[in-house]
Amino acid sequence: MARYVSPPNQLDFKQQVWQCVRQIPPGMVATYGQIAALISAPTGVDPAAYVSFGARWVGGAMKNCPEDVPWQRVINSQGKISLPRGGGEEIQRELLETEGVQFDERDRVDLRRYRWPGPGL
DNA sequence: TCCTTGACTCAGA
DNA sequence: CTCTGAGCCAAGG
Repeated sequence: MARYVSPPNQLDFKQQVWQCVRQIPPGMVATYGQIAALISAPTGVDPAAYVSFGARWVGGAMKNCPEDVPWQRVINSQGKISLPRGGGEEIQRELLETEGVQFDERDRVDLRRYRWPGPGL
């Protein structure tokens, strides 16, 4: 816990992330950058800097996300799972497959098709 | 207080 | 399409 260099809005930021993730329908996936782009930047943070690092903030929020948040539907812009070792990458793949998301032979998801909000929206 | 790492992304080869 | 390197802000030791 560092000093309160940042306002408690940061917590609110996380909640926004979770809420956005909750809006993702089953069988679809979203990227960290997408989530970061959909929500606003916390107070005292440069928009440009937020755009550059927002994705990572989303990742940090996911790390502390409640169980009611389908973090499994959140992946990187490459359409792949970037969970840390032993984090549960297998679990995520299983959950996504259960929802109807198909994986490539390289453990990749076809964002062109499962990306949310999809091109059809 | 300084240094390292991180559930990322973009650009170049 | 895949691999490598650099950049960004914040938290922890």
